Amino acid sequence: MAQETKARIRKAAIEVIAEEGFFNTRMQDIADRAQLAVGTIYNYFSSKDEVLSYIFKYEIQRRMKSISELKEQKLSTRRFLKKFLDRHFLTLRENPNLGRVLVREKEFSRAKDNNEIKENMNSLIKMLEDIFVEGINKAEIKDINAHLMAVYFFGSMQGIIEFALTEPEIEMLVDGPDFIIKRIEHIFK
Amino acid sequence: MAQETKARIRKAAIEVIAEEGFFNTRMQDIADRAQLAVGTIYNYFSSKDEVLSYIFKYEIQRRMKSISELKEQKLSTRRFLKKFLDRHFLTLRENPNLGRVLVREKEFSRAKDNNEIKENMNSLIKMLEDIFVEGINKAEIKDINAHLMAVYFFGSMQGIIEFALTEPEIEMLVDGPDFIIKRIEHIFK
Amino acid sequence: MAQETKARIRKAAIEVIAEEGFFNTRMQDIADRAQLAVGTIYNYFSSKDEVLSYIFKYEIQRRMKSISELKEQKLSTRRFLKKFLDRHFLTLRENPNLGRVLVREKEFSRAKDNNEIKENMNSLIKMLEDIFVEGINKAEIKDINAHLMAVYFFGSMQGIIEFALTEPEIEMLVDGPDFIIKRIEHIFK
Amino acid sequence: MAQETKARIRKAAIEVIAEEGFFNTRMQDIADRAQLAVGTIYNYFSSKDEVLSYIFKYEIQRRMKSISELKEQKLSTRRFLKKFLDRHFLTLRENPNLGRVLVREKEFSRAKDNNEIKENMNSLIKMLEDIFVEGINKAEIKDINAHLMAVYFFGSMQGIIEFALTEPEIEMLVDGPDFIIKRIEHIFK
DNA sequence: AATGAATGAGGCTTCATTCAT
DNA sequence: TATGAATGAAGCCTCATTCAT
Repeated sequence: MAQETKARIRKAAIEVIAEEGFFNTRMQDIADRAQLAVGTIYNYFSSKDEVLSYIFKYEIQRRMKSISELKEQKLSTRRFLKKFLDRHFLTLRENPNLGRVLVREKEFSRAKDNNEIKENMNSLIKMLEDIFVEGINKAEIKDINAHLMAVYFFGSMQGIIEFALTEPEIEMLVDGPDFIIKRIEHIFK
Repeated sequence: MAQETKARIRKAAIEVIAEEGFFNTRMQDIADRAQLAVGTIYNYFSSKDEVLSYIFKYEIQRRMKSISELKEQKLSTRRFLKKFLDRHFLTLRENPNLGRVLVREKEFSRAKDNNEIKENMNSLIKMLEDIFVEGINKAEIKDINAHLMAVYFFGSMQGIIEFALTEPEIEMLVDGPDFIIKRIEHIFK
Repeated sequence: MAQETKARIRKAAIEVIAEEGFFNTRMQDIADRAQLAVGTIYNYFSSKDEVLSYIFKYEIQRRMKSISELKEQKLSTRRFLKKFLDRHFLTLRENPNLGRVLVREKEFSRAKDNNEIKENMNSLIKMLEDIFVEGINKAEIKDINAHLMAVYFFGSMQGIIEFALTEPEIEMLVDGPDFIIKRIEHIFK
Repeated sequence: MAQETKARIRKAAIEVIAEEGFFNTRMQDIADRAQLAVGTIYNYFSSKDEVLSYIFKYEIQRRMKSISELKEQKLSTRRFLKKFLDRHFLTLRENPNLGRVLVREKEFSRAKDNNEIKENMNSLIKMLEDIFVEGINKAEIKDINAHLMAVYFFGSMQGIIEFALTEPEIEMLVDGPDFIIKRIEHIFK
């Protein structure tokens, strides 16, 4: 039924966009991959842009939920960050195509009124900033610029992911979390 | 003369692409900004893709040259990295549009045979890796995974730049170099 | 039962087509207005064109029947024309949407094999021509070109209707019949 | 040069639209008739709708100019109307396709924000109304409802034209002006 | 008899590229 | 060398129609 088809389109789109890039992907390509007619996609999405937006919204919301659960576990800042990285990198290892789309296509159609994706990314960074602020307040980490730290953390994470997803380096995703945590070890008191 | 016109096109392209994104930029837009006719662009570039490639090639080569000069100064690894960051961040502060293009459009037309840009980016990372290897050999820094470190360093740098170039946070580029160096302080012996 | 549904579709179609025009009306719009599923329409009509054809056929036949009744009353030509105008203009005042469809959509799909509507319109003009011929024969009106007169009469009638149905001038339909009759007063002996 | 091409497109569009109707005409058809590429049309018009709008604007402006000239001749109301009809009917006899487009396609895309055509038609009716008002003031014609008279006059004119342009009746355009004038003879004092 | 998700042909429009001036 | 009108392939999207339930 309805939601099945929408999910099928989402998954097909992730695959094709990961392979070809968003701008090089034609609606027909997505339809072919999903084994549907083009018209069917338009029964679920109003435009090509909306397909990509939906992928981001869907995945970021899953991550936000996962983070909320993590927060409820009242972990130390270090363990929280570690678990967050573990989960995120594991998801990407299991679905590298999704990762490719998420890191590569975030800049699409900036010129249009599609700030939704940007906002979703920023909400993730904001969440990281909150974690650092909290860590500082709980005297678990040193008094650093939490905002800059969040951007730095997110950037290094994205950088590794982006590089790792370049096919032959996927194993970098295995070592990533530990490496990152070790790099910021010095901010913990 | 010839080179003047080519440079004018390059600069116009950087401006427009920074504002609209590569895929949303039409050759006509570049021509308008350069106050030239579209046809003229094709006297200097064989295609739209080549305009972007040229921007990357031109800028990366400038950076590589700047790095070569730096290498000849026989600086310590720490001072080398610091100077590299300073120069890079300063350039971007002086020409944020260029930065926007470099960080955002690197993924363009992956599906096509346009690996040139990718190779240029990778040569920068390779260069960083060399620096870390050299630092390890000279016993200036600890024995870490140089490749992963280069990717991490580059990623965090790009992350800050990307975020900083989102208009209202340009000042992040001022604090960036010191922040990054402090973050990796622990790898120095 | 069956005929109820078909009438519901006809009425819904008149409303939507009056508002949006035939070519801007989608089958889905008609279905929505009739509170039915699109598929249901196809149980009663074989195509979108047929829906419009049916509206014309249905209404013109009603008018022809009304005219036949009028003819049986053996009225003078003047009184016949007056009663015909009165009835017609009254119907349109009661259902302006129907009028809008009848005057505006008569030209649709000329290029296709859909002459049915055209024929229906022409049969109305032919009927008017008969009335004028008869009037001449009965020496009630002067010897004019009956065919041209019919076209003229029909055109002026349509013109007023078309203009009147432009929302704010509906009251023109009230004065219309008398005005038209007065205009052709001179043809009566 | 530029204006030549635009005129070529306008003329080709009139022909094809007269034959097929606006909605059944594809941009490709217009391009074929004009012996141009589709893309070329878009160098002169921003959309298909605009092509039709332009035809109306262009022709109505010509008529308005022709009317202004007529007004300067200080003719009696009767002679003015006669000359106006003569000119108009002659133009249509010389270019029946133009007439077909003007009478048939005036209702197109009402649902969109394309009131331009409507306004152009109304300006013609308004002009006629002015003529009648002036005639009343100059005591050349009786005291009738000038607005209704203008609508009536315009409608009957359109009706004859519409019917006449149905191929086999073109000669109706020859008798039209005199017939119409005779019909309204009684309004002159 | 009613439903509405799926279909896919077809139209409008865009825009990189060419080429005659 | 510069120009910009002309080109036409290609993509997005619409919507009448079908058909399994």
